[in-house]
Amino acid sequence: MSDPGLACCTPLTGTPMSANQAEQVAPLLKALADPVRLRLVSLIAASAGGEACVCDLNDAFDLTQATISHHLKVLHSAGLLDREKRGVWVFYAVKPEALSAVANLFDTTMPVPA
Amino acid sequence: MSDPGLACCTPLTGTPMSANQAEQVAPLLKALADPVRLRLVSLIAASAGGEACVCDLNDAFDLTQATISHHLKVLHSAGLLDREKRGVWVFYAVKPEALSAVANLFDTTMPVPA
DNA sequence: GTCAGGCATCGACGACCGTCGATGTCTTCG
DNA sequence: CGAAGACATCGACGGTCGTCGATGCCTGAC
Repeated sequence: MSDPGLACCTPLTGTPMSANQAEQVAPLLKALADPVRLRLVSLIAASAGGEACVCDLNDAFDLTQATISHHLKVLHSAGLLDREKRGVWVFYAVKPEALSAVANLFDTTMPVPA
Repeated sequence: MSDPGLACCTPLTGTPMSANQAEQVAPLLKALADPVRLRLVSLIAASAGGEACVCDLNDAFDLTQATISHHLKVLHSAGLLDREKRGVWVFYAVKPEALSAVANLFDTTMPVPA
C-alpha cells in the first residue's frame, strides 16, 4: 500500500457517501430490509389516508400479533412510521419524509448514467 | 377476529406489494442495509466509469481485506455489482438496473402525496 | 521454476435478528 | 365493579450476520 507510483485504480471523481451519512441511512434500509416490514409499509401506504390499524395489519399475515407488533415497533423506531392511538385501536401512518429520504439516496448519490 | 360487522379499519385503496414481490426485493435492501456496503457501492458509483478495484476499496476502510471481499461478494450475489478480473486486479462495477429497481420501488409503490 | 502480491475462501466467534408463547397494560362496555 | 378485547412487552430459542486470522488460488515478474 501507499506506493505512490502504482496507481492501479481509477480515481474517485464524484463525491462518495461519507461514513457518517452511511451510518445514518443504513438503519433506515435495515428497517425496510425484511419482507414482512416491506409489506407492512406498503399496506399502510396503500390504505386510505396513508394509515392503518394494527388489527387489520395483523390479519394480513400468518404471524403472531406479537411479531407484527415487534415489526411495527422497528419501523416506528427507525422513523418510518408514525403511531397514533385512537380509542382502543392504534393507527400507524407512513412518514413521507423518511421514504423520500431513502428515495433521494438513490437519486442523488447513485445517478444512473443514461 | 373475523367479526364481519366490526370494520374498525380503513380499507385498502391502492394495490399493496404482494408477498412475492416483497420476498424478491427484500434481499436487495438487505444487501444495501449496511454502512460498509453502502459506502462500497457509493465509492464504486462515484469512481470513473462506475467501477473500482478491490485494492483501492480496501484502503478506504479500517477493515480486513477478507471483510471487504466478503461485503463485495454479498453485493455481487445480490445482483448489485458486476465482477471483472483484469490481470492481477479485480474490478467491481455498479449495475444501474438493480439500483433503479430499488429506486422504482419507492417511486411506484410508495408515492409521496406532494 | 520460484517468488511476491492481489483476492477469494474457510472456520470460528460474538452479536444481532425474527419468531413465538405468555403476560402485562389500558380502554371500553355492561 | 368485573369482563373482554386491542396492543405492547418480556424471556427464550434457533438462525443469520459482520468480522477476524489463516490459508489457498492465480497472476505477473525475475
